[in-house]
Amino acid sequence: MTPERTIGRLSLYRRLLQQEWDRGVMNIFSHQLAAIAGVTAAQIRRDLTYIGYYGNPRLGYGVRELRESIESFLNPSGVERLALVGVGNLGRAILAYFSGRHRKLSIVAAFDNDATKIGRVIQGCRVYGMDELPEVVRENRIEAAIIAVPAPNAQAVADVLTMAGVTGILNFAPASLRVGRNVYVEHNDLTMAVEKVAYFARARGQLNEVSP
Amino acid sequence: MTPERTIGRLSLYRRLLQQEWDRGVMNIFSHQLAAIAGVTAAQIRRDLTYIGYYGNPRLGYGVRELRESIESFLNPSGVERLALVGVGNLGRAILAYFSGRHRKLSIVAAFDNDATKIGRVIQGCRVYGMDELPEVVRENRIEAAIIAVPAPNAQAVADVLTMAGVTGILNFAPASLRVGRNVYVEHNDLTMAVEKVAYFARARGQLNEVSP
DNA sequence: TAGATTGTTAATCGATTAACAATC
DNA sequence: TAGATTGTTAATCGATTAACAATC
Repeated sequence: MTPERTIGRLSLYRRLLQQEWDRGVMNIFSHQLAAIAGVTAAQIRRDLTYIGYYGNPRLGYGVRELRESIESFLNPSGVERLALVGVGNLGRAILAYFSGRHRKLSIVAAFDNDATKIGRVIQGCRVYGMDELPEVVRENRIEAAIIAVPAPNAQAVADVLTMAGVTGILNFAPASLRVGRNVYVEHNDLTMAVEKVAYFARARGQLNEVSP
Repeated sequence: MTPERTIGRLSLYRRLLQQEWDRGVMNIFSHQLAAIAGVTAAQIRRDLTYIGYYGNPRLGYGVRELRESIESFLNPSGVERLALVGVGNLGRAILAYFSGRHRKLSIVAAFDNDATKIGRVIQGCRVYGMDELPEVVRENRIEAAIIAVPAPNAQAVADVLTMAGVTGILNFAPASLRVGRNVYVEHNDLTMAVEKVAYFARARGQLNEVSP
């Protein structure tokens, strides 16, 4: 029912509303939020009606209440327990990023097949061997996982995760994953993103040359 | 003319075609490529007609020629020279990722405002001070940049980059950027991606409970 | 009330999918 | 030729935008 892109934007709104709240803003109009979010005001209003939140024509939206509504819509259970597979450069950067910063998003277990990493605690997160994955995932009721392993290993990791009951995967490996329909996969391919930016950067650059 | 999503998929096709070529595959049908790319065969054919590449009903597509066509479409000049701003955990992971691996995508300069990092060479890439950015960008004819700085600094960095002539930005900071229309911005927001995956993971999980 | 903002409905836009004729 | 694959055209789908009536 709720469009996929709306979910992503809600996450953005939530963070911006937190910022505004910290600045002492108690009410906000859609066009004000639109200005800092970089989307249209109409789109924000539509996104909010999707999740059943309604504003007031005179006051706009209550910042605190709206933020909480979005939060409970995105994450009703309060805390999301995540797994990370692959503790290389990228994996460690991801661990560092989520360490402490996000109370509601927590990487509770990391996995690697490098014996020198297993058993270590990095950024407050314990590193387990891949053979321990099914047990740890089930014990911690982990629903979603982040894959940050080399491309050739990504599919095997996805298979293990799926077998262990994970229903959501954020894939950083430059590889397409085949999973069942009951598993949601989001690809975050660095090379693809860079090539896209490079392509459009060149296009814009040429545009500027022609019509300066 | 070419849809934005097509550009991203072309990048994927190029990589998969390289893999197939390395395996000795010389010709490939759209449905074969579709199977490993995770998209429909019809979509691949449409994407390829967009860039003016045509296959043969009996032979399919020549793997090598198709890969080269995509490559020259995405990157006619051969090498894309990129800048990286922010040499923290994520920045270093990005440097490590592109170091050596991608001949056609090269981070030729990194920037940071931490005096202890300036002047160092990380993963073969020199770290410059932010004040040197305009000069280095112009000298190296850098068109696109990657922002990996804390959110509060992202807008200022984007402004400096834009002033220096950069027309494409890949933004990893959890912040919306305001730039002119002549600059293309791609957001890669880790928190947003994780929340999205968490949301759909939960939705799929519940779906499975209802109809197992 | 007057007026800016709200939610809703209709129109538009873009991309994908389906159906089909063309090709080697 | 026969047949699978191709490129193209028409229909569908989803999301966004524009227009409008409702609200405080």
